[in-house]
Amino acid sequence: MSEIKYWLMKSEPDTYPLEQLKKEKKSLWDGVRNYQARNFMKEMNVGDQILFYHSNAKPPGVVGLAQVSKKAVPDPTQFKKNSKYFDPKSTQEKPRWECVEVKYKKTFKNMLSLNEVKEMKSLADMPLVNRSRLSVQPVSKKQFDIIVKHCES
DNA sequence: GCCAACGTTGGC
DNA sequence: GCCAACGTTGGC
Repeated sequence: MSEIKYWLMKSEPDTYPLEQLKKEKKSLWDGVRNYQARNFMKEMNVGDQILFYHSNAKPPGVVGLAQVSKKAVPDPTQFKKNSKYFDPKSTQEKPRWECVEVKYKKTFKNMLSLNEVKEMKSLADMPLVNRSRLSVQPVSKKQFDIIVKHCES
């Protein structure tokens, strides 16, 4: 099988905070409507590690860990007419959007704010810093380890 | 709430 | 295939 990969996924605390994933244990990561983000989710395998990031928060930053619990499946919200994620151009035969299921792992003792990420040279080339609008992005093992170490010590 | 950056849509 | 118009993201 393939190696474990590392990712960062964003969520707004007003919409879906980490605490809610903790309560629900698992959740479909639905509602992503960006092709690049979708393509990354299609690359994910069960067991891949996820940095959970709170965007539009005060302050924004990495707050915890999740992990992929199911490979990508068609996002059910794209077919629901009354959903804000409904996509009229998507069909059951040819769904446009997919999403993975993620499982709660932990909430960090110390979050790592975006400010701190920007200050750390070793994290300077993260998409988070220079591709700020990408909501699902790959993270190198090195970066992942640096962040986890910072947040747990 | 503002606005810069960026992605998508649709007319041509 | 270009590009203007428009919509969204997300930091501040």
